[in-house]
Amino acid sequence: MKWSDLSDNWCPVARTLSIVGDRWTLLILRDCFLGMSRFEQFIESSGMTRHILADRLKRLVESGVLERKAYSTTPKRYDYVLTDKGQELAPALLTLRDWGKKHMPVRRATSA
Amino acid sequence: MKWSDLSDNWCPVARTLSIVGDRWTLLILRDCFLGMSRFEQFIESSGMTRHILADRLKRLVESGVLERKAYSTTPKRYDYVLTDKGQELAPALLTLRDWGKKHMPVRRATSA
DNA sequence: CAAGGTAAGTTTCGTTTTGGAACTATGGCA
DNA sequence: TGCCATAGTTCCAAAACGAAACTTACCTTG
Repeated sequence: MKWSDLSDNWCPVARTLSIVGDRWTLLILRDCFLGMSRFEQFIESSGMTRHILADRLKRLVESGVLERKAYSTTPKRYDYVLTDKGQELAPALLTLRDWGKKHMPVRRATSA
Repeated sequence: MKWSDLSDNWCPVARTLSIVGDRWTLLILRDCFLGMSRFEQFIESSGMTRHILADRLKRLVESGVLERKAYSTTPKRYDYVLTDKGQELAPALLTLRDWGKKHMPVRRATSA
């Protein structure tokens, strides 16, 4: 089965995961909730590679979770900001955070 | 950056995602919450391939989210059941479900 | 007892996706 | 003119994945 088929699955969890269920995407959204909006910020914060980030941002814009807004015309530069639809993922991030705090104690510090 | 490094990340969301942040894992857990516990059930329900399921189940057991319990000794057969730690992922699944219900309407039915 | 069925994986192989790093484009600034 | 910043894109090798066949171990049915 192809992962992309999940967007029409009968199960609403599966449909949600067709958008945020891959590696990195929820981490980008976490950064958005922390106030970040730019390509280089996401790169620095998450540690993901540049072309994966470019791909994920494109998908998130296509699915209406993020909006790509120009903040400079010359040169062309864009902010990626949460739409209302994206904002409503906050409860999901919060439950994942709470679970991590409770069940995933840190064993050693990391710089990232 | 390696994805596995996230288990020691400063951010609790990232640490949670180091376990459930890949494709398929949350879908397996959804099935667990629906009462499923066996290999063939997960295969039939999710549509994922057998060796990917085997890999995900092993990881989930290693991380203490599922427990592998023998339900037959001859031949050896196992149930995969949620631990307390796994049970506590319910709120996360519910928020993802709610978001899907609200923001991911079904366009056409699928058999899966 | 041989044939077929069930459950739970494992192996193989060809295709995709990913990580890492370098490269490109556009303009600002010294 | 040369260097810096932002936001990507391209290239290649490595890892992950999908599909399907194969394996192991037992059970049932003829």
